[in-house]
Amino acid sequence: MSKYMTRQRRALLDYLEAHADESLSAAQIAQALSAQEISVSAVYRNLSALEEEGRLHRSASGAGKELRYRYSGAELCRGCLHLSCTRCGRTFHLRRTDANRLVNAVAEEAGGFALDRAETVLYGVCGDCRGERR
Amino acid sequence: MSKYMTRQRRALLDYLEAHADESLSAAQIAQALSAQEISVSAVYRNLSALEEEGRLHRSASGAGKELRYRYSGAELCRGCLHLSCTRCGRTFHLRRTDANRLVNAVAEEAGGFALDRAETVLYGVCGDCRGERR
DNA sequence: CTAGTTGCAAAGAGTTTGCATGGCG
DNA sequence: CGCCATGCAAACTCTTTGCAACTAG
Repeated sequence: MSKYMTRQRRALLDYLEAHADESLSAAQIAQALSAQEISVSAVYRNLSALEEEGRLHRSASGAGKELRYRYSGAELCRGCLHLSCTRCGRTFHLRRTDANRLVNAVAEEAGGFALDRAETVLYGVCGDCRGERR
Repeated sequence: MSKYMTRQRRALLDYLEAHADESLSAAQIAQALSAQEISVSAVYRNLSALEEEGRLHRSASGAGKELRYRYSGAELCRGCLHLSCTRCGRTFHLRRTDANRLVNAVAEEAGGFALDRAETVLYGVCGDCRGERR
């Protein structure tokens, strides 16, 4: 898919790497890269390419209306599940072992349903936000 | 919010009730109601109203790109978690007790993260589809 | 009656695409 | 050099909105 490493692609990858596993909107990404003179189309095209390569996942968070892109970066993140706080927007990780337990529990309780960790995001309110607000 | 019960609203509610807890796209809904002469705007406006009332949740499934609407119908569904098969599209339920166990497990393992059951959808491949394909 | 709703069509927001130019390897 | 990738702007798709006509209560 990706044959050349252009300045634009480099910048995008760097940004995604720095924000691995976070749910970012295209606008957010474009804005962050605006200093580096990257056209919107280049952003979208590269995001699409990455998605086809399976390094990136698209979805839409509960509240927002635009698509969000989540780059699966670190190796240590393979096998874990992602939690997204609907209040502060931060992303948390469920370690592989804990995630495994959860995936197995679901399979057992729902007739062999095989949870897709890459595709699933758990929404809720993180401990910090819960502490602050009540 | 909703003060009058119009023919259009009635038809929409009937349809949603019949497909409670499924992830439907606006197009799908509009199409299903097309026989009953309902304008697209009416569909969207009513869906938005329902969302504000909290009876409906918006999100975007992993694959697709349009928003999907999920009507929380039955009382027996309160407290359960929803599983969506990315292969056949069907929606499954994790019974309240099993869901509780899962929610507690997450809270324990992720520093008090309070999973929002209404907002979260677990994606994966259901037992039936797994059986068929390998 | 009269305020909430509808339908239509036009406006918006976000994403995709065609085509000529530019730049990586 | 050749081919892939970029930029720009126009095209598209999905959703929202303004406004006059309509209708449930």
